[in-house]
Amino acid sequence: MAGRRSDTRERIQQIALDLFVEQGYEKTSLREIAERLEVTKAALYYHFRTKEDIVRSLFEDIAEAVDEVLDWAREQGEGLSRTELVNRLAQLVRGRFVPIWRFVQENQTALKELHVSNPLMSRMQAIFQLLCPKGADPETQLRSRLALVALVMGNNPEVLADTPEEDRPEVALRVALQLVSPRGREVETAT
Amino acid sequence: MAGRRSDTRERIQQIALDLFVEQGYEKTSLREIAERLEVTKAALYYHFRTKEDIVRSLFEDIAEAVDEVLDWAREQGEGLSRTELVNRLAQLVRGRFVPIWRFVQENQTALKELHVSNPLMSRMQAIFQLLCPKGADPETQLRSRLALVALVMGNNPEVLADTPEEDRPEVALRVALQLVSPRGREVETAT
DNA sequence: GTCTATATAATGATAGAC
DNA sequence: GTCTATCATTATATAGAC
Repeated sequence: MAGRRSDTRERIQQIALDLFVEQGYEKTSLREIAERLEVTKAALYYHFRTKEDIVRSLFEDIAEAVDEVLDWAREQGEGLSRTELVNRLAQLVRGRFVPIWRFVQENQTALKELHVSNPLMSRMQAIFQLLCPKGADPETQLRSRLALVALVMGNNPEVLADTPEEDRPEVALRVALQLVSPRGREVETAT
Repeated sequence: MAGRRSDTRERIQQIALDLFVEQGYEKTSLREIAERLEVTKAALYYHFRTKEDIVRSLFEDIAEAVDEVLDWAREQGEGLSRTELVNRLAQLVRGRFVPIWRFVQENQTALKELHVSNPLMSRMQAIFQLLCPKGADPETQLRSRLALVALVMGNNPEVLADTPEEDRPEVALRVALQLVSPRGREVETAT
């Protein structure tokens, strides 16, 4: 550990998230997390005050990344390109954040009961506001929500089973772009 | 209550489902269900051997309805109209089955851990097979999944907040039909 | 069909030693 | 920063009376 600070905290986050995605938030006990980490429960409590706190820390991490997109989008003002916004969201959904989004999408009821005033969800609300033209018709509203779902679902191996993993993000992106674009108009995928 | 035969079993199903949707499957205890029913836990165990059994019974109920659609679709053979299939699915998603679909969609990880060899999910797999032309490209596959999501999400009051409840199903149906139809072609909504 | 009472196990969380 | 030991609470589930 020369110069290296303890990385236990990050390891807890990572393993907890893995288990949450695998078997759900409620079903995953601190004992399980501790076992897989090969420490005791008490050690967890040194790093996180409660189980909810682990989730909160996970959200803070990603909320920061969402903020960057939000800041960019607000700078654009009225000239905001929704296509470009979706492109940026697609990048947000890829990479190291993949499991968090699956966690959110597949544990909705469990999460809604967390006492946390969820810092991620309020930001996603803001994203939807930007994605939907003001006073958009309900169809457009629904399509915007689905665009986000498409991005996340595209990373789920069970959904695009016979598509090589490296191709999935682009498939998801194309479908998402179709959903936010007026029908009939073609869209371009920027990479 | 006068002259009424015991409908306790159905009341358990209904209340359990309400709670599952409200706060998630794992978080909902038999004690809570019993309390809201104003009976004791032991009474529940007379009707259902385990907590999982309640879920199983919920699924059997709806699986029957899915089977009717599957039977119809298979009768159509190669001439199956995917538009009409979506129309029938839309009706399946409406009415008394609304909460079950929300339950499934918002408790995915919790459900996947149930020891039940889920009779609903295998049927939904079959639906997807019918919805997707054989060997469909991944985009089409994803869009088919999203069509189902659209139907369910349309019933979620939080998604289409400012749309009157009676209009939501039709909005969802239109979006779902767009998703299964080749781009650019207009679709008709049969009611 | 519903009750009281209880068995048994697991959970989130804490105290305090090292 | 991690440990042992323990607490209070809750959970699913059962036995047996009425």
